[in-house]
Amino acid sequence: MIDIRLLRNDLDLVKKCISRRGENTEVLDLVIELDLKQRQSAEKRDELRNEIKEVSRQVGELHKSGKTDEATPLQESSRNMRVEEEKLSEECDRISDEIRELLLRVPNIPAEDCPEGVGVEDNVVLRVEGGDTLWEEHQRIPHWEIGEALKILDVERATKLSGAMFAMYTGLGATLCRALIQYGLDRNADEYREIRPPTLVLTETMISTGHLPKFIDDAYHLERDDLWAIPTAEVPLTSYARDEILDESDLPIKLMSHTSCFRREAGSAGRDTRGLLRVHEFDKVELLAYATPEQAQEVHDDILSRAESAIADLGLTYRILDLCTGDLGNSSARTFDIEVYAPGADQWLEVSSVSWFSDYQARRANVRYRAQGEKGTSVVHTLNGSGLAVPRVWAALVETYRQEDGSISIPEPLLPYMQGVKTIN
RNA sequence: GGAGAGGUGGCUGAGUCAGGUCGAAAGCGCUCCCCUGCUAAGGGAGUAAGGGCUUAAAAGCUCUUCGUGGGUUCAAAUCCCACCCUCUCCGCCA
Repeated sequence: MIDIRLLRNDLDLVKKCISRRGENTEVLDLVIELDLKQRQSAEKRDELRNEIKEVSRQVGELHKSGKTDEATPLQESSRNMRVEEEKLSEECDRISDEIRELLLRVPNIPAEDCPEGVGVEDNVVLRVEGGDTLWEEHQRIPHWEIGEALKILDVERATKLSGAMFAMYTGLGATLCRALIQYGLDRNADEYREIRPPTLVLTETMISTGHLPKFIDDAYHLERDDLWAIPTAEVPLTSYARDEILDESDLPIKLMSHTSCFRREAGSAGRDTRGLLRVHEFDKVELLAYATPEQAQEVHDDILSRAESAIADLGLTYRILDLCTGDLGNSSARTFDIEVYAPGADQWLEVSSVSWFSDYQARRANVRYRAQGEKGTSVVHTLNGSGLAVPRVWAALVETYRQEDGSISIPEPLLPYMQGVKTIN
């Protein structure tokens, strides 16, 4: 959520920032209008409350000194004031709710240095790294074919169990999946504390990251218990410190989680449906940090370099994109995407979005910090990115490491996790 | 799922079953000052968050918050109702 005081102080500036995303800014005018109304009636309401309190005090004293008859008219007038107070109070609450509803749907302000653009085509490719572009014929087999041939991926049975766009890893395919997770966690354990959070969360938890209310169609909801299946560990980790006041000396706080992630993919029906390109449920290692505004840049770099090296060390080809204002996620101020190249599917696959959310999520989640020796609190910044997203890395890896004889050789960093298996055949 | 106990500030914990300067005793912690060769001990002062108004600022005024939401009342941490959560016991269970 953006700071409403920023809106009051400089509406035009906020409008200019939001419209860089190509978003309509009319709501902001409405918010300002409602905000003014709300403050006016709140002021009247508070005055009335003050009077009621004062009268009550007098009534109390009169009763104590036995002058009950003198108290009666005061009680009468207080009753009348209460009727008026309730009216104002109701109006205030109604307007406040309305403002909140609107504000929850306003996206974050992009970082100043975020590249300008209207859509994916305007994202800036910062660099392309890794393997050569001369791919051998035996690497040009898509992973769904490899998976079937080696019996390490069973999409057909997964569909039987759960419907379209679910996957099932089998045998060494499942082992490889587990190896990637462990690899993703272990290499970041030096600084990031491992958390295994719940994967079903309350509505409030989904609101904090920005996944609700705007993107309700993308989330799985368990109606009976009013719980949501998390689309990423970003969701529970962002609420880890919800409503807490952190010590500045404890920041940055770095956390990581391996969880299942659930996505309805409502807007992408029929797109990327083959194999592991886009699935409703997948495993992912997520890195997340709470930081001061001053620390944010450094932490952003840290998460990006960790996400990048995880892919680089596996010997995969990848590129890094600086997302433009038009493609930036709703809650993000700046995002770098890492895309891995899958030679068999012949596609760049997004495997990590490393984002700086400024105070947008933290304001929703009410995560603050107290600076040493200063009074008052400030809103923290949140940052996160995938340390390792299993299906797409699995796919690119299987395709990249397919040998002429159809087997898959396991890259060296994963060997410690493969129980002695060096080749899948 | 059943029975009982309980949810108060950064923490511990009074206040609730006589409703009225109680946003809240006391202790711990923390900050500053004094004392001290250093440390410890000791003495003193301060110390919740959030909103609004006023102000150049310092500061001041005011409202909200004692698990959440309703109700009673001139007045609610305190009385009533519902719900949530925690703990103990029983049941069930990976």
